[in-house]
Amino acid sequence: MEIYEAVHALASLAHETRLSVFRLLVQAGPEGIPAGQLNEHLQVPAPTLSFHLKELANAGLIVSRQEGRFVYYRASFDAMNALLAYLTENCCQGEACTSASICKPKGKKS
Amino acid sequence: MEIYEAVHALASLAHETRLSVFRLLVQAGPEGIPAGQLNEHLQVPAPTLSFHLKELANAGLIVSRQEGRFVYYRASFDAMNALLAYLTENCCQGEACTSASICKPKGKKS
DNA sequence: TTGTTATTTCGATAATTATAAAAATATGGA
DNA sequence: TCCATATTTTTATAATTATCGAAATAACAA
Repeated sequence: MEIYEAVHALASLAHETRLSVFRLLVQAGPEGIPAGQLNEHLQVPAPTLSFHLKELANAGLIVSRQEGRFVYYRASFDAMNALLAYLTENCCQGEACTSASICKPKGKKS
Repeated sequence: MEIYEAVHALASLAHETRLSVFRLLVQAGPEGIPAGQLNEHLQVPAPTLSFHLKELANAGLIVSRQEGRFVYYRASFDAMNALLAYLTENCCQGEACTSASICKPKGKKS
């Protein structure tokens, strides 16, 4: 992973609304959640949420798919794991450190 | 962990210079590195680096200690692990997910 | 079609964050 | 004490990012 990607990913998470979205999606699993349903959880106007979803998607942390009139968003577990691994890379020169977490959802591909 | 702390921590990492500093410190282990030595690794003026170190320290991700004329900085592994855990909390409703990484340096307390 | 719902884009403004020169502080050595 | 080194604070400016109303697009249903 390049540092630019990591900075991009971190910046996309460094906002209360976006972090909330991401955590909701992490907890929702591979099915994802439609934008409108995310909107119900979060007290922001639709255009603001849309802006933030775009930020997360640009950073690669979430992925969207259209389904009829709904746009489903899901977390990219691959991107998340890559980021966590990058942060802990060569921790303490490898001494006495367990490796980075790996979240492997059972269902569809992450 | 509160969302405000997490956002603060993520924001402090979401910058090329700061992320580089953090990774250097993660790899350096519990001893830490003096500010001047960090400065040699990174192409930024001292005041700029100082500004960024303060940001990381404010967010709790790094800790400083004075030693003579030098100020040593080290990564807070506790803070890092708390952040990683927060990001992966209840991943996929707990199904088929391994837990968050834990970096436990052998030496001094993290 | 026409209407309704879901979501995004545009655009103007507000708020936040970064940069680095200059000055200040702090430590230890001569 | 005086000086050199290490680091931080101050300050002004520049750059980036966030907000949300209004308008636009897209999908489906009647």
